[in-house]
Amino acid sequence: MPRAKSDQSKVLEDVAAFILENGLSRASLRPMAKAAGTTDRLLIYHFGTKDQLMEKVLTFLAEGLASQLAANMVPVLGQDERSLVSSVVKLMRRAELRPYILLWIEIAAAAARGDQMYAKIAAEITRIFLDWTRAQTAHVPAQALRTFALIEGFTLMDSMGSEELTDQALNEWKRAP
Amino acid sequence: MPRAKSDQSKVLEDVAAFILENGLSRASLRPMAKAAGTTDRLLIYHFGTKDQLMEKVLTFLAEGLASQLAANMVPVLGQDERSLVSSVVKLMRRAELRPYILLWIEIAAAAARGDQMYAKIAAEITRIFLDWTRAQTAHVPAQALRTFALIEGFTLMDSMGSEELTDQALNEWKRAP
DNA sequence: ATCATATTGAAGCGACTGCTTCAATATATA
DNA sequence: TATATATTGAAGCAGTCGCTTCAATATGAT
Repeated sequence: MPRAKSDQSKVLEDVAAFILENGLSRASLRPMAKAAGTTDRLLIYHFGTKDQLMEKVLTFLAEGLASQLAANMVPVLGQDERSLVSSVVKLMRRAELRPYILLWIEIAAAAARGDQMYAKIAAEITRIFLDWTRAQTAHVPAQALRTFALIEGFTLMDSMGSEELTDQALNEWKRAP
Repeated sequence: MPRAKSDQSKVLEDVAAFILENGLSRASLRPMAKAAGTTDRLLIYHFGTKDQLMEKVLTFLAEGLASQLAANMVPVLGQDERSLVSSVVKLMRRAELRPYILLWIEIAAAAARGDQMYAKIAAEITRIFLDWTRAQTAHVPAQALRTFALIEGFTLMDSMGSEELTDQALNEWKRAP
């Protein structure tokens, strides 16, 4: 019977935290609602449909990623591509960013399958990552896209448990540039 | 009442084709069974559990990918890294390979989340892709891993509907090596 | 105080999930 | 021909999915 004022943004934060921790495959209404201290009935009432909720949550998470990245400019400005890539890959291994990376891969998979909503979010996240990469490669802007692809490839490789492959690649690159 | 001899490998082929076309998220027993002209009951009877079926099917598909790649050595042996990457990215856009790429991203997402079975399959597919890349970069083996990461990054970018970004990256690279 | 509106709980809808039970067939061997 | 075994269909299990229905409560404006 308590009538707590519906703090929509608090609910959004809680749901976002839940998704960040559990991934898209576990993001069904009842578990998400439970994590936010409410019910599926309420989520639908407030957000309309699950898809609309997901769009809001994922947009919110994209902003979270953007600020995480902004707070983590890699201190190698002006150095060569290899140093930058190496630093970024190691940055992506950090606990604050790893959940975003895992979620990012799931979103990419859905987007690649043609899901419109995820494609939209994926485009936004791509832009965020790319802008950040461009800011870090301002001295050679023409190569930002290639550097971005390198980072994506290494990060994907790294996230699948092939960390030693990643390290080996970076070492080989150092020896034979 | 007809008693067709249970052609297990035919069932496996049909299920594999279904997964290749529809992705992991639609890979539930009843639709897979229907695609193979049988029933969920039969799949469980023959393969034990869904997970065991998936492991067999995905292993089968990994072999399919390997032969697709073997049949598609890019004709740029001996050229520079950029030409190779460009050719491979365009190769991955072809209708025979695209379904494998989409599936590959889904498997990578599951593996990155820590799912053991998918991690195992992902490691195998990584090896297949990497061996193929090494075969194509035999003249500079020390850079195969970086080239592999580049291909993965570009392919991921490309699969999400950012084809023009991919092309732009390759053009920039051509102008400013 | 009255009343329209906003919010909520409880229960349930039909569809789907992986998987099981039971009974009936068909086949291979004796 | 008899019998053990392999294979199959039909139905159903408990659980989850997104979402709805209905009734009750609480709030704000008048």
